Amino acid sequence: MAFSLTDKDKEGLNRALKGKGLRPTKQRTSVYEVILRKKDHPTADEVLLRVRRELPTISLATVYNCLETLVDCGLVRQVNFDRAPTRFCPNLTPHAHFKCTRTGEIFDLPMDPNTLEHLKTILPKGFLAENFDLSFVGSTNQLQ
Amino acid sequence: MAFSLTDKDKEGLNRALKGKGLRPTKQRTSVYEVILRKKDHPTADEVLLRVRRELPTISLATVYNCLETLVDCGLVRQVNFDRAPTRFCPNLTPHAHFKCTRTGEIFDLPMDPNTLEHLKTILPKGFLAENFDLSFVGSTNQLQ
DNA sequence: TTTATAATTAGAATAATTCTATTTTAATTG
DNA sequence: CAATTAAAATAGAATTATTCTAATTATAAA
Repeated sequence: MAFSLTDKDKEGLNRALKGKGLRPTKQRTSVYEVILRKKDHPTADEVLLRVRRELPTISLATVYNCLETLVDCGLVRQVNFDRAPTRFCPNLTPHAHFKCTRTGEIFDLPMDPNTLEHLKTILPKGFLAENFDLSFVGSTNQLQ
Repeated sequence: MAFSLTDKDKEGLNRALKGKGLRPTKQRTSVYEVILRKKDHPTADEVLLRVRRELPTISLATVYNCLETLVDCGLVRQVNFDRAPTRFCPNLTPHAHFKCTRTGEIFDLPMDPNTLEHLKTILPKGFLAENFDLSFVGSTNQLQ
């Protein structure tokens, strides 16, 4: 086997799935593995390629299903940029995204609790946010 | 004619286009009119329907072209929500978006300069943001 | 006016995502 | 530990969103 989830992550996945009455299948586990292993922001297509190294027969539809399930379970986040396919992100800590127009690279930008609180102040009374997606586009002038 | 741009808006459009060496065509003017007139967040399809009341023969490709041009000119912003077609927004003041999961309605949430400054603090040294897209998803419990 | 170039157009092509019908698998129960 | 049942996976078609292409039309400049 190429890689596998830590016991902690595996348990987290199983608990989250059970909490929703869903089954821990090898496809779901493998998609989650792939997402956790390389902390970038793959599209569904890229996830398919990576998962196929473990499960050569998995279909794109299943990848979409699994990703949707993981998002519903709160284990993965979706990231949107203008006119571009959805990307998926395993980082559950509060953060924003920055896409460099030069390189296409996407960076996670951590947000401290203070900033997060500040952000929430723009919500009017009666607006309850379940999640947010904050994306910057611009350029970076130094290597990260 | 059903409606038209104010002189100020028309002048702004023409100036912006000229600044980029682009021509003020009736299609571009009409798409801009439609976007300014109803301050919601239409998809390209919805823009097509509205513009066709003025220009019955305009094509979807042209609508996409015009919208892209307006975005490039900084007169219109794109708004992204998970797995949903791009929406277009005429509000150029700093603001975020909130999509209500109950009604599907999208609200503009103004951001004061202070909040905007605070947001920028999450950008590391060397990251220059050209624009940002902040979207909340959640529910509203009162009529706006 | 003519000319050169840009923009529009229709429709085809592509890309992203979802749906459908069938098969397989996991969990449950006798 | 079989048989059952319901969920999930699968292939591929369908749909939706967006882009591209090649031909036509319109704009601006000379």
